[in-house]
Amino acid sequence: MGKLTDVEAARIGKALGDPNRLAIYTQISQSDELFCGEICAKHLISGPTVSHHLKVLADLGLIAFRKDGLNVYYRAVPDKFARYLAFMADICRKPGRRD
Amino acid sequence: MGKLTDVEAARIGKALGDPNRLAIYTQISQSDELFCGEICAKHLISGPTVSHHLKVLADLGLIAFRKDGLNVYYRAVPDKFARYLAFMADICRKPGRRD
DNA sequence: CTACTAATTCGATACTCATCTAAGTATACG
DNA sequence: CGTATACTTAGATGAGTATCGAATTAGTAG
Repeated sequence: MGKLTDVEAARIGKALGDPNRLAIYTQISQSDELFCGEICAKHLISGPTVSHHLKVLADLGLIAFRKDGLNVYYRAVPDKFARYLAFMADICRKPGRRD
Repeated sequence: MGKLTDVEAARIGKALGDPNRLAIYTQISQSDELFCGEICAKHLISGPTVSHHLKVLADLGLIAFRKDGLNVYYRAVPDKFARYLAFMADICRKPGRRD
């Protein structure tokens, strides 16, 4: 569970840099588990577009999912997000520091 | 100096979601002041492209600049970045909390 | 004034990507 | 079986943007 690479941090930044995707991630993150329909209901974009955003977030490891019957339940993976925050908090430190 | 809006946070995320722009911001952030030539020298992209990225960062308020003779000196605006971090750190909290 | 240097702006290009509708897949149910 | 529901995938499109070389602006110095 080391530090993120620059490239991975940039990818996460870009993923959360889309307003709809940020809103979706926020919604998932603030709830234990949500199925796709609940997510779609909260946003103005179409179902397929929500699905696309969910795939982007899942591919980056920011969220995970589990299928149950017809529904697909999504939940946040807080560790991945925490590592993004840690990476970002670190970039303003002068190099060579060892704290 | 309130909290960032969702839209502004997304814009910052997107800006720092480009690998070159993230590298440029990191470089500036880890130094007191840098002029354009010093920034260009550290990256593989062309001068105009660096200039473009600097403009994006400056328009968002993530960096500021001062002109002196032929050179333009850039520096980070840590507060803006800190507010981005604070916003992001907050999105995983359940709503309604007042801590 | 002329020549030089630093940086930005302009114009073009190629590529990424958010979005949609339509079609496909999979599970449940009668 | 057939049909309905939940979600994903496919394909198309339009908007945005990272990139470059060329032209431009602005400051310096001979």
